[in-house]
Amino acid sequence: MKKKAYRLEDSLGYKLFQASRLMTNTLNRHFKKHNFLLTHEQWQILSRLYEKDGQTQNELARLNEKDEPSVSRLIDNMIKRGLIDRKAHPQDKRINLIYLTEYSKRMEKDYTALAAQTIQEAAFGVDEKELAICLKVLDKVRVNLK
Amino acid sequence: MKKKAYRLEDSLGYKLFQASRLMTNTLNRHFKKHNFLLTHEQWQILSRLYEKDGQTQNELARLNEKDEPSVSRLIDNMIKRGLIDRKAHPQDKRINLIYLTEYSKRMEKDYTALAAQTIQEAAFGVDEKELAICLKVLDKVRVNLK
DNA sequence: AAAATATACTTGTTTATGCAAGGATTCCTT
DNA sequence: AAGGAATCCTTGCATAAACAAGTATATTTT
Repeated sequence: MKKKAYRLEDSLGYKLFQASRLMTNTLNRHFKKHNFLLTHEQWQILSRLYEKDGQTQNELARLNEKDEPSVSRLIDNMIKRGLIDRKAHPQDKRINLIYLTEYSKRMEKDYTALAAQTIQEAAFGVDEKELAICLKVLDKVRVNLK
Repeated sequence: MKKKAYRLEDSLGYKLFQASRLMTNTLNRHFKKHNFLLTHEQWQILSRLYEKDGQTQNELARLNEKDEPSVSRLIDNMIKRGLIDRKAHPQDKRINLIYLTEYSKRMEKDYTALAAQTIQEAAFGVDEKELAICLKVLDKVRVNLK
């Protein structure tokens, strides 16, 4: 079986990259359009806190598959914007606990609706079964490379 | 039909984002491991030039779906690293033409092999038909959001 | 030919990432 | 209890992205 020549634009890597970027850019623009001062990366963090408030930076990094420096600075930015608070752990001074603010709690529904809507836009007209297969392949890619 | 509650980690957006990032990070590490001074973004540019040398920044931006400032600075970096040259268009002084260097021409096979290998790693064990469906869905997402 | 418009590119600013290296605090070992 | 290791986080440095605004050159309009 002869292998096809490599063509960037037909490759899984390129298609993944472009689709992902379009998706995150679209979400960013949606947030902006609604005057929500929020990036998709910040949304990822908030999302984790909506599931469980008061997590450590470490946990947030692991859950979102980022390194700790990234999370550290992401959190700095989110604090500046009044989205979260950083509180020292009462027993262990190494640890910071990250909490939602009243503001970000209030915004949960709006943020979530916009995220869900963006995904619907992206998947518009895609057959349910094919979408499920695509998600399965993406999971497999993640397992393969992790 | 009741809509499922939004869960970040089950969402198309999250899975796309993580799979894409794992893929590009893996490629970056592969380049680094072989002492190839190259990022995946730079590889995207080179890839276009391997198909057709001497393109304008404009074309490269359009082909890679980036904006012009990004490409402008990406190219600055690639020139520093000796991967490409920027030459003024003989007739139209607004236009820069971007050319491969002897070095990057010589490296084409190595770079390409590594990119292809990374994609094979990522797709290891994925059924051919399912992969094709996934690629089709990714194309649809790109069309939907563009 | 001068003015207005369009095109190609660059610069400025903010946000985010990856990796390496550096604190501080806690835990473990002896 | 002291020394070393582990844990959690931050800082430094380089790369890249998005958007807005600016510059230079070419083209079109009047």
